[in-house]
Amino acid sequence: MPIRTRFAPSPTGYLHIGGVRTALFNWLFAKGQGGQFLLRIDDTDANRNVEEALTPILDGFRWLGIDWDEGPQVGGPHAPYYQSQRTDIYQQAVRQLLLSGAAYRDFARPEEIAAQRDAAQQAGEPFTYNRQWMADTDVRAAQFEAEGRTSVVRLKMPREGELILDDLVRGEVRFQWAREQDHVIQRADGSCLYHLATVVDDHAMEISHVIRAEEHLSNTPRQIFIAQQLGYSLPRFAHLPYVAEPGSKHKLSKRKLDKYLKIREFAQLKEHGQRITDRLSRVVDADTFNPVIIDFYEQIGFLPDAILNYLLLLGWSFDASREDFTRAEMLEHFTLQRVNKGPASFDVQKLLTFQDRAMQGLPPKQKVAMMLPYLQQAHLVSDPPSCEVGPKVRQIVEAAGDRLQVAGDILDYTDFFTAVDQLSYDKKAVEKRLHKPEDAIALLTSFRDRLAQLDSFDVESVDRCMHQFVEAEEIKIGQIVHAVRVATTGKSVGFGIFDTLAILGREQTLARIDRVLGGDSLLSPTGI
RNA sequence: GGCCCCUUCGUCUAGCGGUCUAGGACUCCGGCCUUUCACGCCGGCAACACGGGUUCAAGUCCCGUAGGGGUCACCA
Repeated sequence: MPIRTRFAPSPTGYLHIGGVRTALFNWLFAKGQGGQFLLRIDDTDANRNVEEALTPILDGFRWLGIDWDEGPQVGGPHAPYYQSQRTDIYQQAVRQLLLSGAAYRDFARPEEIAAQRDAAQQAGEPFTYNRQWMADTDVRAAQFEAEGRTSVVRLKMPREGELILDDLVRGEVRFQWAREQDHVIQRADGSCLYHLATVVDDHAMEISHVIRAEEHLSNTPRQIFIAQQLGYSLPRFAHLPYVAEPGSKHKLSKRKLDKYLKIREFAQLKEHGQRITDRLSRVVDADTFNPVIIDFYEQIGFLPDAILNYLLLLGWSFDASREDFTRAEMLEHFTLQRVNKGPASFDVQKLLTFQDRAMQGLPPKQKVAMMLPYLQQAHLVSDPPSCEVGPKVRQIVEAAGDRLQVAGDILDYTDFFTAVDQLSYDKKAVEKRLHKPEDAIALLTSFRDRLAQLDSFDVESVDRCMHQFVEAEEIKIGQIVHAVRVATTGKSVGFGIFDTLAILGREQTLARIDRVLGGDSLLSPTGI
């Protein structure tokens, strides 16, 4: 029997990390064994803008490279993949359940059920509906209707015996049937509820393994009941531990995005992201531009593989020490047996280290390709870029080394593209490196003359030039490096100084030094 | 509260009865490297929730206790 798994998001408008982790495990499990992974949209709760709310979710999966064999946009033999378009199938299932006596029409008013429930709670007893308004005959139904009542369809759950569930992650889990409620599967208006729909669809779509978050564990008995009563063969179940909030054991929740921003690491990452989108003059949704939402990472230029690798390890492990996995290796090694039982909390810091490693391992050519769009969107580079831009960006990327954590970080180095008179200077840096040292200006002046005589202006030449200068003047290299850096970049931190000058090129380098030597008041009005 | 699940360093985890004076990773703290920043390198702090069993031997098996969490909708 082929392995078929699914992820069934409801259209909420965004895709959060926990959902991605669940989808990833489903995807790995199926695709690693030559099976299929499908996407189904659980929109039984009528939603007007399904498409709009779905876009960020599908885009997120596309970006991550989690592809689906069947589902929205790709279709498949079991279409449609929207529950809102499959209502006829559910109606048929409800009829079958009603006919066999596994379900019944119930005319209780919501407040009547609530009253019984409250009474049981007061008495400290488990609530079991007494089926007082159950219509098991048409005569009864007519009576209730005469009273002006409307009906829903409820499951007629067994009231004795137990269910032994063999969960692929948790092992044997036992439930007493009598504890299960007569859940509603169809509303008064005829629409069907999640539990019914999901069981019917999983069967119709030939899902072999239902891999989902632990919150669904307690829903499983009623779903198994429905499947059994409908004569379906059961899928295997695997309940994953949920992804917990950073620094807490609570489940990561869609409704607490604000709260997560109060965590320091989160705030820092968000700030980092904000800095990038600000430079792009890009307007972001303050509510969902959040490190818990996948879209955040896409916007600022994370590597999908890094995110997947981190998420893989959130609740799963390979052995005592191995943490880095390529996509192919994930597919090869993933098993449900090695999924942990306890919840794992989301740690931004560790995610960042996966990102760092992945970024460091990326060939310069690919980095340039990732970063060019950011420069274009910031209008620093034309689209398409002119021929000298590519090599220049590449020089920057190579000189930056590990400093580029995400693609958007290229915008930290846009000073390489700005005109001489547009460059701004950091006040403290100027004072410390140009004003305070008595010989700074004199050294800068004579070093400038040496630079001007250089035949070629590559890294090696500049390096050699400065070392010769240091030797000739009998100074320490630190006495000239800092002054040159501040004079040419306006800042006290940056790349290696030889890289910096080589990237700027002779013309820019000399022009920038000349501006400083020319007595231009650096600190006003354009200076900072 | 009922039902269900979970419990190894602050965090993610290795450990499937002896090789555990408990290993790795992130964080943190020292140090090295160094023209700044970052990276890198070396070193350090830090955990088997508790109590009973079973066994020659328990982090590893069993039972309790405690703690944490999930779920109890005409949401998904």
